[in-house]
Amino acid sequence: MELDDRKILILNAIIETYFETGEPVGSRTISKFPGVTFSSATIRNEMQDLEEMGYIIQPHTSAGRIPSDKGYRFYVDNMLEAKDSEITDMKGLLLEKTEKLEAILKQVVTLLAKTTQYPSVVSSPAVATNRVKFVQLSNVNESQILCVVVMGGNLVKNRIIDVIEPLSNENLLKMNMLLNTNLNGLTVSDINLELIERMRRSAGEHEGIVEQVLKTVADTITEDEEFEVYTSGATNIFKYPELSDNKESASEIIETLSDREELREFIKETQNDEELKKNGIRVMIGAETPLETMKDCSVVTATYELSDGVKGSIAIIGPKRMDYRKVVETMSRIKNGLDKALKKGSSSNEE
Amino acid sequence: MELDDRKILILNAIIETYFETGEPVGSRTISKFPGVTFSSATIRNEMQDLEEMGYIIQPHTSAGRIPSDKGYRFYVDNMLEAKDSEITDMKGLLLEKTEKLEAILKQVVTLLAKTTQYPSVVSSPAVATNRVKFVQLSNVNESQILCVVVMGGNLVKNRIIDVIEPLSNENLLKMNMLLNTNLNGLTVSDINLELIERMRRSAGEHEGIVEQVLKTVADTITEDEEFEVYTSGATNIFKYPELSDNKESASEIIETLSDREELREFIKETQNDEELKKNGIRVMIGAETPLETMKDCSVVTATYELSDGVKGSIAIIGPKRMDYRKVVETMSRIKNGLDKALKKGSSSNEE
DNA sequence: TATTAGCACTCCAACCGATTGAGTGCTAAC
DNA sequence: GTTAGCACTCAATCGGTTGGAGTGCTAATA
Repeated sequence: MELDDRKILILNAIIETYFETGEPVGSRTISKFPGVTFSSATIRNEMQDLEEMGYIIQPHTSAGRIPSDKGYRFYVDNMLEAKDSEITDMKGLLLEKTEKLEAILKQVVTLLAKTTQYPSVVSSPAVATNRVKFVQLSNVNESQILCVVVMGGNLVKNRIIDVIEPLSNENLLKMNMLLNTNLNGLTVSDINLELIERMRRSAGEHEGIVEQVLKTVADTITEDEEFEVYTSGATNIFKYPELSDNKESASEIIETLSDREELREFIKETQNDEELKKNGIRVMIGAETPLETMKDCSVVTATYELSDGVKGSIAIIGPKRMDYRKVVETMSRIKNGLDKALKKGSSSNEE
Repeated sequence: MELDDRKILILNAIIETYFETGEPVGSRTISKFPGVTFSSATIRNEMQDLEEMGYIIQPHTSAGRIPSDKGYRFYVDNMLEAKDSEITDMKGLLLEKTEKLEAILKQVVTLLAKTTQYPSVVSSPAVATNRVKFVQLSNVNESQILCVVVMGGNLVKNRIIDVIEPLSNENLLKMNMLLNTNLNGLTVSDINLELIERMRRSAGEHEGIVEQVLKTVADTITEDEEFEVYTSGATNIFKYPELSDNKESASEIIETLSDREELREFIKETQNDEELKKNGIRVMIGAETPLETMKDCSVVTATYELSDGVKGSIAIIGPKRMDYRKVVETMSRIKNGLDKALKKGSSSNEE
């Protein structure tokens, strides 16, 4: 059987009504829809077909119908096609370029949650492919050396090294030369034990302390290559009874939303999606979601780009009857806004 | 009327039973308590007295009794007196001294939430009174200068300054001298416009760029003097029906627990408490709590100390029928553990 | 005088059955 | 092919009933 125009009309009517009410939709309700000229009986027949085809579900014998995952998928795909071009610029978001990336992202995630009324997640860009730009050691006092590393995108990392014997200023200068010559332009993944051993050998003298410092520098650079995750509006799920009536699942969702580790996993997983790469935006419905916790939710993700192709993510979690149109629109705006803001004014200090 | 021994026994029995069940407690239940030799009728009479005195409440005519805020207060005060001395050391918490303060605190807050099964909050120490230890500017490239500031407690702040004209190495050296001579040992609140103006004048030449750099340095030091707040286990409130049955209030509590700004306010407010200063631990019940959201909760707070008297907070939020004994014990342990860990090994890098 | 047993009373919570109403599927007529 | 009409289903709701937990009071007891 094929989806003719009438079936599509009815399916859309069911889905949209269900978005508003969250209740199963009956044939009589549909028959009152603008554009519907045929009777409820006809609709009932069509509904039987639609159910057989898997687009809608009847929760129990004498109830109305609700959309199945397949139904949502159909709706979203159609919508994406229609809307794709209309994506406009994010006007409302005031990005002061001098601000830290962290502050911007916090602002963005709050804005997103407020606008859409769904829980929102934003990640800072992953920096595994980031390159070392500048390294510097300085003596803070006799027993402490400060190590600062500037990475691409002006990400600054630092650490204080406690040393037993002080390092003379000449030796400090030498070390700085050595470090910058050897490490400049390398990525996090380029830095390994062999390289450190080589540097240690070429430093020659004052063995013990050099080794300690070198190790710490390497450690500083490689540490924390994980991106940060920001969330906002987790409690918005209480607005949707189908997600929050059951305490168990409500608590699980909120738990997931406040578990940074889990969210990081989640973002990593979604970032490698081929559809996401194509469109820049991806909608996942129910079981398509990578997390078990979210099997009753839909997730919309997008990526934004930092200057050097390093990507960060934006995501929204909501009920399956999410206002996909609005969400996709809002996300597109924010994505574009972020793309622009970050590609231009990259003079900001991250972390 | 006075609280004689028997009344105290009954009151404690009611409170402890209510802790377990969360249901109003009747006279018959109490009569089966170990140590209770008198009948339920006698207990009923005593309960009438206790109610008159304001220690317990009857939710409706034919129900058992639940403790009032005054009842909890009595219980907690008695308990604190008895327990105060037994405070032991935190053994379970493995603090590797080299770890960052941030990591430690995250570990602590998780541990606290897991052990107590209540939502937990931990704040990093406030640094408003912190002193500048070391300042350094370095040329990253022609258009960027890196500014790093080390504060007391080895807190490192940094920023990248975009400049139009490059700063020569000699001038950079001069600036570094100037900065360290003038700023060393000052607190965040000591740094004001007048001081900057003075420094600018004593720098003399290359006006424009000096002013920009000086301002940014001052900005870097004074920024972000706010402490950070970590939370864990917010969803534990779902374990206590009296807090989570009402969606409205459940959502409000979780909202509060994920609103950093609000938590900061909350911590600031509680840190100045005179009882807290005396005992190092404070229990707030119901209306005693500073936040409206938590009027149905109890809050236990403690402070831990960094080397220089700078204080951070630990807090637990739970139902009024909280296991105060266990919570106070756990908090004491963790407080002590933190005090020790941070006073000794302050070689860690914060932020 | 303090304690206790006993009893009448209250009130909530749970249960039950009847009712309602939304919605269906089917059939026969258009 | 469409529709009107009807019998049927089922969840939700409502009011009445019941049971039990718990009280307060009183009268008897130590």
